[in-house]
Amino acid sequence: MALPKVGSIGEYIREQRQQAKISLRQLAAAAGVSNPYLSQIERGLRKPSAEILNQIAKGLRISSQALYVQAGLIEDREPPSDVITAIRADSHLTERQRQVLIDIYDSFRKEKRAEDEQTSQNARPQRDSEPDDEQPLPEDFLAALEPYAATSRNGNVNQETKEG
Amino acid sequence: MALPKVGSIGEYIREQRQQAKISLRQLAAAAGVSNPYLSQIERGLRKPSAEILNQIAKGLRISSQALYVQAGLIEDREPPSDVITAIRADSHLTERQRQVLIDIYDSFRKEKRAEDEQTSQNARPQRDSEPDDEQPLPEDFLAALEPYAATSRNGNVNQETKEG
DNA sequence: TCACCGTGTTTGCAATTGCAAGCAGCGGGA
DNA sequence: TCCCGCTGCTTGCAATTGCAAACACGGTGA
Repeated sequence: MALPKVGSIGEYIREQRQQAKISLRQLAAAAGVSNPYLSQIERGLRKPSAEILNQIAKGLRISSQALYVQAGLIEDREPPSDVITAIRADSHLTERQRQVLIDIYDSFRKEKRAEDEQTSQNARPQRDSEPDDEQPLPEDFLAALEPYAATSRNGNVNQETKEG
Repeated sequence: MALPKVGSIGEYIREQRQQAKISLRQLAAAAGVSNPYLSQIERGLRKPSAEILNQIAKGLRISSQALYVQAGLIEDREPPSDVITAIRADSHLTERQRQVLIDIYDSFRKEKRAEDEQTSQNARPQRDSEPDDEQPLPEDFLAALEPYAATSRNGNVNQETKEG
C-alpha cells in the first residue's frame, strides 16, 4: 500500500521510453540518473523525487507536467490555471505591480477561504452566481492603488521585453 | 550539493504562508507534514520531495504548478501568460473578486504603459530583479479591498461580518 | 568454446528525507 | 510568580532515496 500511484507513473515512463525506442540505460544517461534506479522506478519499486521526475521528463523530451499528472502530483485538471504564475510571467507589469496583484489575490483567497470555512459549518449550499449589480471599481479605489502601482520607487522600471 | 533553487522555494512557501496569515504549524497540519520539517523546508535546509511539495501546495491552497515552477521543477514553458484568463478560470475566487482583480490588472497595464512611454526616452538599463523588499501591502490598503472581496453574496451581506 | 556487447535486474551502502520529541522565546491570564 | 498556549527551531533516529558494483540473460563474431 505504500506507493499507490507510483506504479502508474513507472508504467508511463516505461511506455514513453519504449515508444521512443531507447534503452533503459540511454534514458538513464539522458536523465542523469543511474540505470538501476530508473529500472526500479519503472517497476514501481521506488518513488522518485520531483527532481528526478523532472530530469526523466527532460530525458524523455516530454512535458514535466504530463509526468506530474501521471504521478498524481498535479491534480489532473488543475483549473486554477494559476493566477500567480500568470502574474509572475506577465512582462507588462512592473515588479511592484506584480507584488501588489499577488498580494491582493492572496488576500482574496484568504477571505474566500475564511468564508468557506465558516459556511462549512452550516453546510449551506453556496451560490456562486450572484446578481452583479454594481460597478466593480469606484474611482477612489483605483486612486488608492496608484501609489503602489507603477511607482518605480527607485526608478525600477523593469523592462524585460517580451513582445506579445 | 548546492541545491540552488531550494532556497527560493522555501522563501516562496514562507511568503505564501505568511500572506495567508497562518502559522507554520497550521500549514504543516494542513499539508500533512511535520512542523519541524516544514520549518527546514522554508529555510532551505531540506529539499522536499514532489509529494510533500504537492501537499504543501494544497495546504496553501495554491497551484501545485506554481510551486513546481518556483522549485524549478517545471520548465515554466507554457505559463498561461494571460493573467485575465487565469483569473477568469480560477474557481477559488468569487465573481466579484475576479472583477476587482481584472480591473486592477487593467489599471496597472495602463499605468505601466504610460510609464514606459515616458522612460523610453531614457531607456534605462534593466535593474536586476531585486526590488528592495518592503512590506507589500499596508493594512489600510487591504482594508480598502475588503468590501470588494468576498462580500455581497446574493444581496444580503451582513450575516456575521464582524462589525466592530 | 570463449570473449564481447547489449539488454534489464539485484545487491549493499552512504546520504538524505521526514518525523517524534524536546527546546527556547513571547504574550496573556490567574 | 507560575502556568498555559502559541510561535518557530534543534535534535536524534527510522525509513527511504539514489548510486556503484555486480549479476543474469541473450545475441554476435572468432
